[in-house]
Amino acid sequence: MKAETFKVACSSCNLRELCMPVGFDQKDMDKLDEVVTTRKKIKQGDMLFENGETFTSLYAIRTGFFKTSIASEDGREQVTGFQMAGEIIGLDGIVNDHHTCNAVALEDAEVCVMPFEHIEDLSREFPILQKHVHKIMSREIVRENGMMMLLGNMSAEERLANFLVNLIQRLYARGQSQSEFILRMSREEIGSYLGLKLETVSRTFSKYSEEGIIEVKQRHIKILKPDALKQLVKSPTCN
Amino acid sequence: MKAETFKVACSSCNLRELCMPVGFDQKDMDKLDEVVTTRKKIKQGDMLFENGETFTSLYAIRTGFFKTSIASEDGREQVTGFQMAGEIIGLDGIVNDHHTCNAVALEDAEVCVMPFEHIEDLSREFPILQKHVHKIMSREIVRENGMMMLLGNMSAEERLANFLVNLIQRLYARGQSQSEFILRMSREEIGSYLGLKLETVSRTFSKYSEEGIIEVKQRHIKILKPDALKQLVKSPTCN
DNA sequence: TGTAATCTTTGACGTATATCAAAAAGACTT
DNA sequence: AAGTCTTTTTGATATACGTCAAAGATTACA
Repeated sequence: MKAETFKVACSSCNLRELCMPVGFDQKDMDKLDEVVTTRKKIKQGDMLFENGETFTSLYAIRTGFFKTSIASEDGREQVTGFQMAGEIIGLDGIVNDHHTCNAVALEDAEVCVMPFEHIEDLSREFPILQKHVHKIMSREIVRENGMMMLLGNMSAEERLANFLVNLIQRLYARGQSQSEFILRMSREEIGSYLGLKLETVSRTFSKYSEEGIIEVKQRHIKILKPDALKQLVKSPTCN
Repeated sequence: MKAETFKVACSSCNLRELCMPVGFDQKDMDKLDEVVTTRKKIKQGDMLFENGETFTSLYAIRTGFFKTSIASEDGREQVTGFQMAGEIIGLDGIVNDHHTCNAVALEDAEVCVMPFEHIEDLSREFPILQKHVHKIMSREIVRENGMMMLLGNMSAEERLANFLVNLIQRLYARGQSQSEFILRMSREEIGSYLGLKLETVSRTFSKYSEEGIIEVKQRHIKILKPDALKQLVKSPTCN
């Protein structure tokens, strides 16, 4: 066994309700622990998987923060998502047995490795797990539909408000403050995700700041008027 | 049984290799016919399902052409996809048991109704079907990743070239001409899909036309220089 | 067959965001 | 603590695309 991997159990994980289905009895739970074979630590800046790599596993994030991105032929990068504890990454690899995006840790992270073969075997046995896998994939499809709306129809101000509201909701669901947090990504990465240039992201932050909606100190953000921010989100916030 | 529905079999469908997994023997095939309970005809302009509607089934398109779209609170429409024969729609509904987008027939169409409960039951029994369902969902995720690249990073010219190349590839896979086809959607719908206004779509068509890359007569498109078009697609074309 | 309604094209002009550039603020290194 | 490197902010200017408007085409309808 490699140094950075070791055996673990979902049944005793405090993130269980975020990444695993609910409604299992203890007997099933023991079996379900087999989904996760190992854990793996990823240092900030390192890749969990990259474009072209053979697909074997999905990953449940235990700690840390990731970005996923794709690159065009001529090198332009598009960030396709930011993922945090309890979320699943790697779904892109299923269709062609190869990953089509890169997953980079934006802070030191730990993930649960779930070989997809195991998931498929077990979800034939447990309808509840099968349903769960389907919902996770469908949720990602719906999220990306929302991103198409954002990228196709929304102004820079709406995009950034959307982004912030989405972020605080997800952090809140993980027991963190609704009003204060630290951005794990650069202005450039936010811009790439939102289809904007980093200068526009910075300017929009400044504008919100002048309007007293948020307080910005580099990557430290404080939400002063959450309602004003939600007001700016005219579109159903994408998960 | 309603007038527009009737019993059918996948095993004798000429679109089988487009929407069903390959590698079945005859015995399995008979069982698999149960996936599709009925067919349903949808008139041009009618909805197959709409936002908010309870999710029960996926639909395999037998004939015709669809668009899917979502709407923001203030009424802006974002077309999220155009779907043709052999493609599956309705995946958005799985996560919350309700559809989150609208599916409208852009020409008279016929779909195979596949109750999702059946699909789940059968895919526990047939690993090959299970894998197929996973791949379909993953493919949609990868396609939408590509759309994020298009909407976030590409110019109007690149977007339209991408759109046309994608369209001819899919039509070609269905035995149609690679060089000539009729658009089933309006300039406005193309624009909505590509994050552009209809005037920009029209102007970009005119520009390609002046450059001798395509010939445009309303919705009739002839590709004169396919290579020039592909040259404009600097990004891996999204499915 | 004529008339309305819709869709598409084209032109003139406006604007949101990109680009270029430079300074300021932090973050890492030795 | 000084110096280098990276990130962020802010300003000045450019531009791709949007907006508004009107004229042609095409289709629907009566």
